[in-house]
Amino acid sequence: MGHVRDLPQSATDIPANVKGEKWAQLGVNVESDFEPLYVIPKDKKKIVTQLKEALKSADELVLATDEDREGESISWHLLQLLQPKVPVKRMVFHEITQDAIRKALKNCRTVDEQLVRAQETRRILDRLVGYTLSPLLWKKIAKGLSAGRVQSVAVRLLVNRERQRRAFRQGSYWDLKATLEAKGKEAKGEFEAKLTTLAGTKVANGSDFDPDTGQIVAGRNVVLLNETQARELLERLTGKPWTVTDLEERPTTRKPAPPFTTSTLQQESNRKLRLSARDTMRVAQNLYEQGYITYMRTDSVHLSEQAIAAARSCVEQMYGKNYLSPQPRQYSTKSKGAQEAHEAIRPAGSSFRTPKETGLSGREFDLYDLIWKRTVATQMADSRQTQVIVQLQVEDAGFRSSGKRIDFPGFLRAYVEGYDDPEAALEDREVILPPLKKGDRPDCKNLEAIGHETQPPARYTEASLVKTLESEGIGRPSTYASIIGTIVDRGYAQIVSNALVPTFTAFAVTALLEQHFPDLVDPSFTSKMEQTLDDIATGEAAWLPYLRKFYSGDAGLETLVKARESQIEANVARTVAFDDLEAKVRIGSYGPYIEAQNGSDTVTASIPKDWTPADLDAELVEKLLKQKTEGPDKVGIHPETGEPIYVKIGPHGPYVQLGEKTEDKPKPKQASLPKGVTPDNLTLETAVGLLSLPRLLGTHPATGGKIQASIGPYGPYVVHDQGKEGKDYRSLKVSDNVLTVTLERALEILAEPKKGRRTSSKSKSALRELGAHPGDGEPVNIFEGPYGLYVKHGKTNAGLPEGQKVEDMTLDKALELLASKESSAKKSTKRKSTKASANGNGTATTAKKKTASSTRKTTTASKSKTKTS
DNA sequence: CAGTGAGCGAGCTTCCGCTTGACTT
Repeated sequence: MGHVRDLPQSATDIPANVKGEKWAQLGVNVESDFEPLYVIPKDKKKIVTQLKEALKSADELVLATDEDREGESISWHLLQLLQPKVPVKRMVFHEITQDAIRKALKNCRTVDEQLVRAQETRRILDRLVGYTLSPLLWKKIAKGLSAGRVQSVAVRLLVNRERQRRAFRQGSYWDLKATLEAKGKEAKGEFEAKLTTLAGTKVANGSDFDPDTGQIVAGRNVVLLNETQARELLERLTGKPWTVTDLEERPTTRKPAPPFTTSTLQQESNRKLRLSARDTMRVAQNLYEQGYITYMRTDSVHLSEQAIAAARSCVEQMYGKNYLSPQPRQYSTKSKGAQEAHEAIRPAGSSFRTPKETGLSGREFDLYDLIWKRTVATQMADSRQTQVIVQLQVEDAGFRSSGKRIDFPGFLRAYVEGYDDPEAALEDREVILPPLKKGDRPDCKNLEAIGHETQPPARYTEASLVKTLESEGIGRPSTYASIIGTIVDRGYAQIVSNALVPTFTAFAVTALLEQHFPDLVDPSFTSKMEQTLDDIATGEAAWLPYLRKFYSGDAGLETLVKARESQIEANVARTVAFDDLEAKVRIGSYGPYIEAQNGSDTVTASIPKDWTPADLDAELVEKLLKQKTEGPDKVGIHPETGEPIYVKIGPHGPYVQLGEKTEDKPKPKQASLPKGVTPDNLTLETAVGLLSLPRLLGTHPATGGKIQASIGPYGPYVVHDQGKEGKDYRSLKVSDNVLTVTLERALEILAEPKKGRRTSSKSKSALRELGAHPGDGEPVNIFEGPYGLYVKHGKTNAGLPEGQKVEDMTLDKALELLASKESSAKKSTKRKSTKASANGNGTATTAKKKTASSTRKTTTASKSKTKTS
């Protein structure tokens, strides 16, 4: 059940008797030795009552929470709440096996008060940081924003990377690629080689460029080839003899990666299964609850003896003795601040079920498969490979060819770790070179000049952010997924095709924090704090002086925030300047907007809702401002109505408008530009076409219903009007053009099954078909959804009761479930509609239920949803 | 959907880290 007491989360949790106090909002009495105000959160009241009740008939209390700082604290809070009159023991165990628990019961101790103080200090410090900085942001930048020890560093990482990308200047270079053929008796076969040196000097490649200038790093002795030079060289080398000048074989071994922790599981799952950190945890939780895997929130790579034995037996059975590592492999945890309350994440039990044996499907199968493979691989032999490097010479040009031979795959048979960089994945591929030797004269079959451009540093993905945070010791296994949720929720980042893109707000907030609270947003802040907490836990440091110095001292946070509050000008804090833009971006109450001087006038223009700094360049700024000062661009005159057509950029991106807005015509016809059409490449024909949407394509041959094509909030679509049955919508594919799509093609698209928004492609088909519903003959099927198994009939879904197996379901049972659901359908529809209107736009992934239902609309929070869906 | 960027004021927002269950699809 986790923590059963905590500082009050919001104003409603603050007890009446302290509500008037200055420190009430903090929940920490900073005037009286930082005494924390603890309350039992609403959702924990029940468990506390139950525990109190249970204690009445008990003759002993055994506290068996996790053996880490937070776990120790939970035990202490329980003692405070329960006030037991019976003997109390504190027991700890890391494995749920009979042996381990027996042993733990025999070796109980008392609650470690110092460790508890360390946790309390951590808790109070986080509160002080978050609840003093956030209000400053509300006053200076925008309401509803937040800052914290963890999230602000995460946001700053994203912002810094985006700054690097903006500062990045592309460089280009050329080199040559040769396809050679060995012609020796034994050494037959083709291979490739790349130009590396010219007259003994290294030929420049990407790593020789300075990302900030796009030029070769000063002082580097390299030859930079442009296209002409590369082609000239190619001409000169063509037909000349090639010689192998050197050959090197380097044997290497690789060890399997350690078993999964929460962080590495999230990384791999994001890279290989494209699951978000949150989805990964949701699926892992399901696997854990069904007994397939061990606990999924852990920072330890430790495997129990039971696990090692099980993995080794798997290896032996499936791959044979050869593939077993000579000694059992035990990994030691190296990550900063690890507390190792649990084992690594692995298949549960003393013998591992193979993925196939589990009968799992969909994401659950995929994730279990990943965990199973990674665990089994840890007990497999090293992989042995030979790196082959061949140097070749033709005239004054040096070429290199590198190959790789896998002599023994070892653990690679079971598991290859994923990469953030897709090019790096190629490193694991075997590249076989013919058995060349020094002095060989291979034939050149083909010589090619190839142009390259340097790439800006990649944006963070969920995976790489979690990796960085973990390596800095920032955040805990239970929080990695929600950190991402928080920064997306607060409008600090958007997820665009797996990348985390910081928003204008993120830039403004980061700039403020960097300028005025540099220590707090430094990644090392957490590791320094952890050091002190460790000292508090061992008794080498005292908690009160630490908090006093941090908060109340001359250079303390309280003083600092107060001073800054009068110094910081909101207007400045709300402004984001970019080196390459003359105009400034300001964070307004309705979202970011551009502000520029036009003579003595100030011009402002909204930035479309889902745009980030990444989308904004000087040209676009110009366009947005011009629209304001000179009115929108005219595309042309509508051939039928004779009205002008304008192209404008509004809060939802570029669109066309027929005629002007006048008193008589307050709502002129408007239409969004679809993807791929920009104000620049827009033709009058396209504009007229867009304004004529929806377009009637014809009637459905089977039903006679109208079929239309148009563009909606989710892009271009076709719709089949089935009369009473409602309307059947399908999105058009990227290759389809909404203006030219034919009836025939529309019918084709409509014939495809509807893509479930939430179901993955693997689980969209029914797990089992139960037969036709006696009422209307429509099928009743079992599906697997994000909340478990359910039966579906038409639009009605009913969850299967817990423990109900798919194979034991009957049509009758399903009808019963559906009937009870249908009878309550009215009520739930009503509830749904009120909820939808309260929530406005159905905000994206939420970190907390509280924020999910709030009416706050951050300016940019809804984009990720739109883009990903 | 295709705007806005002023000002007032009551009441509120906000942190990190531990966790399951109530809800719906």
